[in-house]
Amino acid sequence: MATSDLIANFILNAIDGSDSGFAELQRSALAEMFSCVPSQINYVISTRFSPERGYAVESRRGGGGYIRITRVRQTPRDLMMHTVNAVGETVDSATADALIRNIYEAGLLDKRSARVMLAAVGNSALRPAAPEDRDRVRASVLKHMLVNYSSD
Amino acid sequence: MATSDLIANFILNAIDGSDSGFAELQRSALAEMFSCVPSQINYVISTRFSPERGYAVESRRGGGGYIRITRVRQTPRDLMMHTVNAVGETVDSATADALIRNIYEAGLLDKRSARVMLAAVGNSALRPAAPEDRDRVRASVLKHMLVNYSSD
DNA sequence: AGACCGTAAAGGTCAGGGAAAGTCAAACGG
DNA sequence: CCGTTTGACTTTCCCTGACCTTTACGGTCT
Repeated sequence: MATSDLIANFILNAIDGSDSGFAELQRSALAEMFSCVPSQINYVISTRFSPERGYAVESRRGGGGYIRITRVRQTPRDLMMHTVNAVGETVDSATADALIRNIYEAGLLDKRSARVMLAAVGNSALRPAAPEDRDRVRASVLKHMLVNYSSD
Repeated sequence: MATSDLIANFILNAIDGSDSGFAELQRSALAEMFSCVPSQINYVISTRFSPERGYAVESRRGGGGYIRITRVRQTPRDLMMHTVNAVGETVDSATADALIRNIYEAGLLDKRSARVMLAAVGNSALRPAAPEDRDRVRASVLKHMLVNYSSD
Protein backbone atom coordinates (compact mmCIF):
# COMPACT_ATOMS: atom_id res chain seq x y z
CA MET A 1 0.00 0.00 0.00
CA ALA A 2 1.20 3.46 -0.85
CA THR A 3 2.57 5.63 1.89
CA SER A 4 -0.07 8.25 1.23
CA ASP A 5 -2.80 5.72 1.95
CA LEU A 6 -1.14 4.71 5.20
CA ILE A 7 -0.97 8.33 6.27
CA ALA A 8 -4.61 8.88 5.30
CA ASN A 9 -5.67 5.86 7.35
CA PHE A 10 -3.69 7.08 10.29
CA ILE A 11 -5.45 10.44 10.15
CA LEU A 12 -8.86 8.80 9.82
CA ASN A 13 -8.18 6.72 12.92
CA ALA A 14 -7.01 9.81 14.76
CA ILE A 15 -10.30 11.53 13.99
CA ASP A 16 -12.42 8.55 14.96
CA GLY A 17 -10.47 7.92 18.11
CA SER A 18 -10.81 11.45 19.42
CA ASP A 19 -13.77 12.64 21.41
CA SER A 20 -13.24 16.20 20.22
CA GLY A 21 -14.24 15.19 16.70
CA PHE A 22 -11.08 16.37 15.03
CA ALA A 23 -7.47 15.29 14.66
CA GLU A 24 -4.71 17.66 15.62
CA LEU A 25 -1.43 16.73 14.00
CA GLN A 26 2.09 17.98 13.67
CA ARG A 27 3.22 17.87 10.11
CA SER A 28 6.88 17.24 10.81
CA ALA A 29 6.16 14.56 13.42
CA LEU A 30 3.87 12.76 11.03
CA ALA A 31 6.45 12.95 8.26
CA GLU A 32 9.01 11.53 10.66
CA MET A 33 6.64 8.73 11.65
CA PHE A 34 6.14 7.65 8.05
CA SER A 35 9.65 8.43 6.89
CA CYS A 36 8.61 10.86 4.22
CA VAL A 37 9.14 14.53 3.53
CA PRO A 38 6.81 16.95 5.32
CA SER A 39 5.24 18.20 2.13
CA GLN A 40 3.81 14.77 1.48
CA ILE A 41 1.48 15.42 4.39
CA ASN A 42 0.14 18.38 2.45
CA TYR A 43 -0.34 16.16 -0.54
CA VAL A 44 -2.33 13.65 1.49
CA ILE A 45 -4.47 16.39 2.98
CA SER A 46 -5.24 18.05 -0.30
CA THR A 47 -6.08 14.81 -2.08
CA ARG A 48 -7.95 12.96 0.68
CA PHE A 49 -9.24 15.55 3.12
CA SER A 50 -10.60 18.13 0.74
CA PRO A 51 -13.92 19.94 1.19
CA GLU A 52 -15.36 17.65 -1.49
CA ARG A 53 -14.73 14.74 0.82
CA GLY A 54 -16.25 16.52 3.76
CA TYR A 55 -13.30 17.83 5.70
CA ALA A 56 -12.33 21.24 7.01
CA VAL A 57 -8.68 21.99 7.69
CA GLU A 58 -7.18 24.65 9.92
CA SER A 59 -3.51 25.14 10.66
CA ARG A 60 -0.95 27.30 12.32
CA ARG A 61 2.72 27.81 11.56
CA GLY A 62 5.70 28.56 13.75
CA GLY A 63 6.61 27.14 17.13
CA GLY A 64 3.83 24.97 18.47
CA GLY A 65 2.26 24.80 15.03
CA TYR A 66 -0.36 22.21 14.14
CA ILE A 67 -2.78 20.99 11.51
CA ARG A 68 -6.35 20.32 12.58
CA ILE A 69 -8.67 18.22 10.45
CA THR A 70 -12.39 18.11 11.17
CA ARG A 71 -15.00 15.95 9.52
CA VAL A 72 -18.47 17.32 8.87
CA ARG A 73 -21.13 16.25 11.31
CA GLN A 74 -22.86 12.99 10.72
CA THR A 75 -26.48 14.10 10.74
CA PRO A 76 -26.71 16.45 7.78
CA ARG A 77 -23.70 14.82 6.20
CA ASP A 78 -25.28 13.13 3.22
CA LEU A 79 -27.44 16.00 2.11
CA MET A 80 -24.70 18.49 2.67
CA MET A 81 -22.17 16.33 0.88
CA HIS A 82 -24.51 15.89 -1.99
CA THR A 83 -24.63 19.63 -2.32
CA VAL A 84 -20.90 20.07 -2.03
CA ASN A 85 -20.41 17.56 -4.78
CA ALA A 86 -23.04 19.21 -6.92
CA VAL A 87 -20.97 22.37 -6.86
CA GLY A 88 -18.10 20.88 -8.82
CA GLU A 89 -15.04 22.77 -9.99
CA THR A 90 -16.95 25.80 -11.14
CA VAL A 91 -20.40 27.11 -10.48
CA ASP A 92 -22.30 30.06 -11.85
CA SER A 93 -24.17 32.54 -9.76
CA ALA A 94 -27.67 31.25 -10.47
CA THR A 95 -26.77 27.66 -9.65
CA ALA A 96 -24.99 28.57 -6.44
CA ASP A 97 -28.01 30.59 -5.48
CA ALA A 98 -30.35 27.70 -6.11
CA LEU A 99 -28.21 25.23 -4.19
CA ILE A 100 -28.07 27.44 -1.14
CA ARG A 101 -31.81 28.06 -1.21
CA ASN A 102 -32.32 24.36 -1.56
CA ILE A 103 -30.50 23.31 1.57
CA TYR A 104 -32.02 26.23 3.40
CA GLU A 105 -35.49 25.01 2.47
CA ALA A 106 -34.47 21.55 3.62
CA GLY A 107 -33.73 23.01 7.03
CA LEU A 108 -30.01 22.40 6.90
CA LEU A 109 -29.07 26.05 7.11
CA ASP A 110 -30.28 28.71 9.46
CA LYS A 111 -31.47 31.89 7.87
CA ARG A 112 -28.54 34.09 8.80
CA SER A 113 -25.97 31.67 7.46
CA ALA A 114 -27.94 31.25 4.28
CA ARG A 115 -27.92 35.00 3.76
CA VAL A 116 -24.23 35.23 4.46
CA MET A 117 -23.55 32.53 1.91
CA LEU A 118 -25.74 34.15 -0.69
CA ALA A 119 -23.92 37.43 -0.19
CA ALA A 120 -20.52 35.76 -0.46
CA VAL A 121 -21.14 34.02 -3.78
CA GLY A 122 -23.06 36.79 -5.52
CA ASN A 123 -21.70 38.35 -8.67
CA SER A 124 -21.31 41.61 -6.87
CA ALA A 125 -19.05 40.16 -4.20
CA LEU A 126 -16.89 38.36 -6.74
CA ARG A 127 -16.55 41.31 -9.07
CA PRO A 128 -12.86 41.86 -8.21
CA ALA A 129 -11.95 38.35 -9.35
CA ALA A 130 -10.83 38.00 -12.94
CA PRO A 131 -13.84 36.92 -15.03
CA GLU A 132 -12.20 33.66 -16.03
CA ASP A 133 -11.57 32.82 -12.36
CA ARG A 134 -14.94 33.84 -11.02
CA ASP A 135 -16.92 30.61 -11.24
CA ARG A 136 -13.98 28.68 -9.88
CA VAL A 137 -13.56 31.03 -6.93
CA ARG A 138 -17.30 30.92 -6.30
CA ALA A 139 -17.21 27.14 -6.19
CA SER A 140 -14.28 27.05 -3.82
CA VAL A 141 -15.73 29.66 -1.47
CA LEU A 142 -19.08 27.92 -1.38
CA LYS A 143 -17.62 24.49 -0.65
CA HIS A 144 -15.45 25.85 2.11
CA MET A 145 -18.40 27.60 3.71
CA LEU A 146 -20.57 24.52 3.57
CA VAL A 147 -18.10 22.11 5.13
CA ASN A 148 -17.21 24.57 7.81
CA TYR A 149 -20.82 25.21 8.58
CA SER A 150 -21.58 21.59 9.26
CA SER A 151 -18.32 20.73 10.95
CA ASP A 152 -18.48 21.61 14.56
CA MET B 1 0.45 25.07 23.79
CA ALA B 2 2.75 27.93 23.05
CA THR B 3 3.75 30.28 25.85
CA SER B 4 2.24 33.23 24.02
CA ASP B 5 -1.15 31.53 24.05
CA LEU B 6 -0.91 30.94 27.78
CA ILE B 7 -0.05 34.57 28.38
CA ALA B 8 -2.92 35.70 26.16
CA ASN B 9 -5.36 33.50 28.09
CA PHE B 10 -4.08 34.86 31.37
CA ILE B 11 -4.70 38.40 30.20
CA LEU B 12 -8.17 37.55 28.92
CA ASN B 13 -9.07 36.07 32.28
CA ALA B 14 -7.69 39.12 34.01
CA ILE B 15 -9.97 41.34 31.94
CA ASP B 16 -13.03 39.17 32.44
CA GLY B 17 -12.40 38.75 36.14
CA SER B 18 -12.10 42.44 36.86
CA ASP B 19 -15.06 44.66 37.56
CA SER B 20 -13.22 47.67 36.22
CA GLY B 21 -13.36 46.23 32.73
CA PHE B 22 -9.64 46.29 32.14
CA ALA B 23 -6.54 44.40 33.16
CA GLU B 24 -3.64 46.22 34.73
CA LEU B 25 -0.42 44.28 34.47
CA GLN B 26 3.22 44.61 35.23
CA ARG B 27 5.30 43.55 32.31
CA SER B 28 8.27 42.25 34.26
CA ALA B 29 6.11 40.40 36.79
CA LEU B 30 4.21 38.70 33.99
CA ALA B 31 7.44 37.76 32.26
CA GLU B 32 8.69 36.31 35.51
CA MET B 33 5.46 34.37 35.99
CA PHE B 34 5.76 32.73 32.58
CA SER B 35 9.54 32.44 32.57
CA CYS B 36 10.07 34.48 29.46
CA VAL B 37 11.73 37.73 28.52
CA PRO B 38 9.72 40.91 29.11
CA SER B 39 9.58 41.76 25.45
CA GLN B 40 7.52 38.66 24.81
CA ILE B 41 4.72 40.40 26.67
CA ASN B 42 4.87 43.15 24.08
CA TYR B 43 4.77 40.52 21.38
CA VAL B 44 1.64 38.98 22.85
CA ILE B 45 -0.03 42.33 23.20
CA SER B 46 0.73 43.48 19.70
CA THR B 47 -0.35 40.22 18.10
CA ARG B 48 -3.45 39.45 20.20
CA PHE B 49 -4.66 42.68 21.72
CA SER B 50 -4.41 44.99 18.77
CA PRO B 51 -6.99 47.66 18.01
CA GLU B 52 -8.20 45.46 15.16
CA ARG B 53 -9.09 42.82 17.68
CA GLY B 54 -10.93 45.39 19.74
CA TYR B 55 -8.50 46.34 22.48
CA ALA B 56 -6.97 49.57 23.67
CA VAL B 57 -3.64 49.57 25.45
CA GLU B 58 -2.24 52.27 27.72
CA SER B 59 0.99 52.07 29.66
CA ARG B 60 3.34 53.94 31.84
CA ARG B 61 7.05 53.50 32.42
CA GLY B 62 9.28 54.12 35.39
CA GLY B 63 8.70 53.21 39.00
CA GLY B 64 5.25 51.80 39.51
CA GLY B 65 4.80 51.37 35.78
CA TYR B 66 1.97 49.31 34.34
CA ILE B 67 0.24 48.14 31.21
CA ARG B 68 -3.50 48.53 31.04
CA ILE B 69 -5.52 46.60 28.50
CA THR B 70 -9.13 47.51 27.89
CA ARG B 71 -11.65 45.80 25.70
CA VAL B 72 -13.21 48.55 23.63
CA ARG B 73 -16.91 48.44 23.40
CA GLN B 74 -19.03 50.27 20.92
CA THR B 75 -22.63 50.06 19.91
CA PRO B 76 -23.25 47.15 17.56
CA ARG B 77 -24.08 49.49 14.77
CA ASP B 78 -20.92 51.52 15.12
CA LEU B 79 -18.77 48.46 15.43
CA MET B 80 -20.21 46.95 12.29
CA MET B 81 -19.75 50.14 10.32
CA HIS B 82 -16.29 50.59 11.68
CA THR B 83 -15.43 47.05 10.64
CA VAL B 84 -16.77 47.44 7.12
CA ASN B 85 -14.73 50.61 6.81
CA ALA B 86 -11.62 48.94 8.15
CA VAL B 87 -11.78 46.36 5.39
CA GLY B 88 -11.06 48.83 2.64
CA GLU B 89 -10.26 47.90 -0.94
CA THR B 90 -8.02 45.00 -0.03
CA VAL B 91 -7.50 42.98 3.10
CA ASP B 92 -5.04 40.23 3.92
CA SER B 93 -6.01 36.96 5.51
CA ALA B 94 -4.72 37.69 9.00
CA THR B 95 -6.52 41.02 9.23
CA ALA B 96 -9.80 39.64 7.92
CA ASP B 97 -9.52 36.90 10.50
CA ALA B 98 -8.98 39.35 13.34
CA LEU B 99 -11.86 41.57 12.23
CA ILE B 100 -14.31 38.69 12.11
CA ARG B 101 -13.19 37.34 15.45
CA ASN B 102 -13.55 40.77 16.96
CA ILE B 103 -17.17 41.27 15.99
CA TYR B 104 -17.88 37.70 17.03
CA GLU B 105 -16.32 38.32 20.45
CA ALA B 106 -18.40 41.45 20.73
CA GLY B 107 -21.51 39.36 20.28
CA LEU B 108 -22.54 40.70 16.90
CA LEU B 109 -22.19 37.43 15.07
CA ASP B 110 -23.49 34.04 16.01
CA LYS B 111 -20.95 31.29 16.02
CA ARG B 112 -21.99 29.58 12.83
CA SER B 113 -22.03 32.74 10.80
CA ALA B 114 -18.59 33.59 12.13
CA ARG B 115 -17.34 30.19 11.06
CA VAL B 116 -18.88 30.55 7.64
CA MET B 117 -17.28 33.95 7.16
CA LEU B 118 -13.90 32.72 8.31
CA ALA B 119 -14.13 29.86 5.86
CA ALA B 120 -15.13 32.16 3.01
CA VAL B 121 -12.19 34.54 3.40
CA GLY B 122 -9.52 31.96 4.19
CA ASN B 123 -6.54 31.47 1.91
CA SER B 124 -7.70 27.99 1.12
CA ALA B 125 -11.08 29.10 -0.19
CA LEU B 126 -9.58 31.92 -2.24
CA ARG B 127 -6.87 29.79 -3.78
CA PRO B 128 -8.47 29.69 -7.24
CA ALA B 129 -8.29 33.46 -7.48
CA ALA B 130 -5.15 34.87 -9.04
CA PRO B 131 -2.70 35.82 -6.27
CA GLU B 132 -2.76 39.48 -7.25
CA ASP B 133 -6.56 39.55 -7.02
CA ARG B 134 -6.87 37.65 -3.77
CA ASP B 135 -6.84 40.45 -1.21
CA ARG B 136 -9.25 42.46 -3.31
CA VAL B 137 -11.67 39.56 -3.69
CA ARG B 138 -11.38 38.82 0.01
CA ALA B 139 -12.29 42.39 0.87
CA SER B 140 -15.27 42.39 -1.44
CA VAL B 141 -16.63 39.06 -0.20
CA LEU B 142 -16.20 40.06 3.42
CA LYS B 143 -17.94 43.40 2.99
CA HIS B 144 -20.85 41.84 1.19
CA MET B 145 -21.28 39.26 3.91
CA LEU B 146 -21.14 41.82 6.69
CA VAL B 147 -23.55 44.22 5.07
CA ASN B 148 -26.07 41.49 4.34
CA TYR B 149 -25.77 39.97 7.75
CA SER B 150 -26.60 43.12 9.62
CA SER B 151 -29.52 44.05 7.41
CA ASP B 152 -32.22 42.56 9.59
C1' DA C 1 11.18 75.71 49.87
C1' DG C 2 12.35 75.11 45.16
C1' DA C 3 15.21 74.00 41.40
C1' DC C 4 18.41 70.66 39.74
C1' DC C 5 20.53 66.35 38.96
C1' DG C 6 21.64 61.31 39.20
C1' DT C 7 20.13 56.79 39.53
C1' DA C 8 17.20 53.01 39.41
C1' DA C 9 13.02 51.12 37.86
C1' DA C 10 9.97 50.45 34.89
C1' DG C 11 8.18 49.80 29.84
C1' DG C 12 9.29 50.16 24.31
C1' DT C 13 11.55 48.92 19.85
C1' DC C 14 13.79 46.34 16.69
C1' DA C 15 16.30 42.91 14.26
C1' DG C 16 17.34 38.23 14.01
C1' DG C 17 17.31 33.18 14.71
C1' DG C 18 14.77 29.13 14.73
C1' DA C 19 10.61 26.30 14.31
C1' DA C 20 6.87 24.94 11.85
C1' DA C 21 3.67 24.80 7.95
C1' DG C 22 2.78 26.11 2.74
C1' DT C 23 3.84 26.13 -2.31
C1' DC C 24 5.28 24.47 -6.55
C1' DA C 25 7.34 22.08 -10.07
C1' DA C 26 10.13 18.35 -11.29
C1' DA C 27 11.20 13.43 -10.98
C1' DC C 28 9.53 8.86 -10.38
C1' DG C 29 6.84 4.44 -10.93
C1' DG C 30 3.20 1.33 -11.96
C1' DC D 1 -0.80 8.66 -18.35
C1' DC D 2 -1.77 9.54 -13.63
C1' DG D 3 -1.04 9.37 -9.03
C1' DT D 4 2.89 9.63 -5.82
C1' DT D 5 7.12 11.28 -3.92
C1' DT D 6 10.71 14.57 -3.32
C1' DG D 7 13.15 18.73 -2.13
C1' DA D 8 14.15 23.60 -2.82
C1' DC D 9 12.19 27.74 -1.59
C1' DT D 10 8.70 30.74 0.87
C1' DT D 11 5.80 32.43 4.54
C1' DT D 12 4.22 32.73 9.14
C1' DC D 13 4.83 32.62 13.90
C1' DC D 14 7.39 32.34 18.33
C1' DC D 15 11.01 33.72 21.27
C1' DT D 16 15.23 36.21 22.71
C1' DG D 17 18.55 39.82 23.66
C1' DA D 18 20.65 44.20 22.95
C1' DC D 19 19.70 48.76 23.23
C1' DC D 20 16.48 52.95 23.98
C1' DT D 21 13.01 56.09 26.36
C1' DT D 22 10.24 57.56 30.12
C1' DT D 23 9.17 58.11 34.99
C1' DA D 24 9.68 58.21 40.05
C1' DC D 25 12.49 59.08 43.89
C1' DG D 26 15.84 60.96 46.66
C1' DG D 27 19.67 63.89 47.52
C1' DT D 28 22.14 68.43 46.93
C1' DC D 29 22.73 73.11 46.27
C1' DT D 30 21.02 77.91 46.64
